[in-house]
Amino acid sequence: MEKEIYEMHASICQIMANAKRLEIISILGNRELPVGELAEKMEIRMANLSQHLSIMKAKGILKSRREGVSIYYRITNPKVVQACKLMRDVMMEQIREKGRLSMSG
Amino acid sequence: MEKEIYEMHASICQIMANAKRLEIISILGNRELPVGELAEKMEIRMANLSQHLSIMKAKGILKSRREGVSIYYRITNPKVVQACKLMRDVMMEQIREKGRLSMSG
DNA sequence: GCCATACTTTCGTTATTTCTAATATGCATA
DNA sequence: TATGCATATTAGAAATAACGAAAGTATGGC
Repeated sequence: MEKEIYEMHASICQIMANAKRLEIISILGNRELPVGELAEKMEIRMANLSQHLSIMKAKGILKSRREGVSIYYRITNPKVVQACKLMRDVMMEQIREKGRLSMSG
Repeated sequence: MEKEIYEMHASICQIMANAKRLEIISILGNRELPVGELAEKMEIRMANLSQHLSIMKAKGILKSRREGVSIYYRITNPKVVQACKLMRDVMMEQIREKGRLSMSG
């Protein structure tokens, strides 16, 4: 029971464990974009992008909407963006801390 | 450059992509515990726990302190705990949403 | 120095993830 | 219904992660 929760939790967090998916989250922010535009901004193969989008959609992180021939994606829950930002803060603080240490050492 | 940042970001977030590591973060919270106590609470083999702790320490998520024969671990930056909580919220909201949908359908 | 305790490291195996290339689908228009 | 564009899916190869078992290291007490 307890363990299952952690498994589900990890399964969602896995979204954040890939650079391209973080880039998708960062680019989307609170707007929606069609796949082609995302692919262009990211300089990534469409098939690969499509795979990531499908994973993220399957986990409920993204939602999509068709408009004619193109499909628009957006982030379902803004808390995901917040979580990513927090982790980026952690990373940035680490970088700063390392810089400070190498200055003094 | 841009891409490298995303890679580093992903590398840190990877910590959250595993159930046992989330459990470690959740159990530690803002206190420190020796490895043995963690292993006991988690019902996990010590070697395996040690492997996870070492990964987390290498990424700067945990710090350790030796006191005699035992080694105490603690979370370096409370923002990591916050990020995990946010993602758990996301998960919980999904569960609630799914329940609501299956009620009405 | 020797032993027990607490923890870590290494190694080999298995499982998972990520990517590319190729093929398939869905919609719009002629 | 044939064609073209936007996107999705599948298959298979390569890279990475997770685990258990066994051996290794550090500390404290005798």
